Amino acid sequence: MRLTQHTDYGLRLLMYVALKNGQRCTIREAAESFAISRNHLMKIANLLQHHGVLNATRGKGGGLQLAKPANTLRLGDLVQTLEPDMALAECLGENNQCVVTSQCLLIGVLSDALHEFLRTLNQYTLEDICVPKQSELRSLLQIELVTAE
Amino acid sequence: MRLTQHTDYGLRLLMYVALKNGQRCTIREAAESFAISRNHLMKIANLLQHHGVLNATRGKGGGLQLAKPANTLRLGDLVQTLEPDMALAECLGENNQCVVTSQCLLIGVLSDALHEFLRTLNQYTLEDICVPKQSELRSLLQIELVTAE
DNA sequence: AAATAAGATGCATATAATATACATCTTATT
DNA sequence: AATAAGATGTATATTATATGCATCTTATTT
Repeated sequence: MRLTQHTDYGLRLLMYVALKNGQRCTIREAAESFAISRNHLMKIANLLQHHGVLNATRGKGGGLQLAKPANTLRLGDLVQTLEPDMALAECLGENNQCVVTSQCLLIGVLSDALHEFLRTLNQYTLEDICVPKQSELRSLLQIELVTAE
Repeated sequence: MRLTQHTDYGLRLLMYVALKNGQRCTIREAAESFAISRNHLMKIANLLQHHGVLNATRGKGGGLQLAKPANTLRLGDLVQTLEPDMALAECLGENNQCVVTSQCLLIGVLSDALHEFLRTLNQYTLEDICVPKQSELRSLLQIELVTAE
């Protein structure tokens, strides 16, 4: 049972953007900081854009920003947005062929567990996983905030 | 986020064996009832054998039985036994390369959610998902118990 | 002993999901 | 016009998973 790297990278990107404290950041710079594929991050950024989590602006001086305050972005919701398929087993997805489906009690149990998983994640926001360690994280990611003059 | 079919099939096999009420069953018959790959089920049965969940006996008249009472087999434990990899993300597995690991607060959050997932599953046993609907399930699986004379 | 019926095991292959790369396009700024 | 950013579609690579095949071992029955 794994989340896709897609989801993992998506969360990292959001942490990166959040740590920029409202200053725009480019996908390239985030990809380089995490040493991960820029092309891959591009599609993730795009998906998050379409889901209203990120604002992306093209062109020179463009880049990414959070579309909402970090303390309103709940991790369970973000995982659901990023993850392409949350059907834990055949019986919870499409094209279910299992012969016992109509009477199966496992289905409810799995739904229940998945629900608890997401509920637990939703107890945390993007802010919760960034702010308490923001200076340490910025240092690891080599993020330097431009101070206003 | 999906469990492997391996895990799914493993749980189905255990339900099948449990519904046989202590009577031996062959892997072939379970595979045919669920219309799934016999070879695949073979390996799953073998794994469950090695983990002390199933008893398997070879030779004519052989087959599978539960190694423990169904009400002692908790679903969370079974999923952990069957699933090859429970590392939700790179940071929770081996070969983690993520640069923020040392300070990352997401790791704890993910562990927490995984823990709640398994805790929820462990509130149910194999008995819980078989007994309440046993006659309906036997009928769907074409299991006919041999009555003692 | 031979035949048969079961599981055990190792290897090979197929499939599908995921990740990555590449090329080109669009948008915005300078 | 040049440049710097994201957007998008297609192709390819990689990996995990599932499946199939062949052979071996064990146990029972005849």
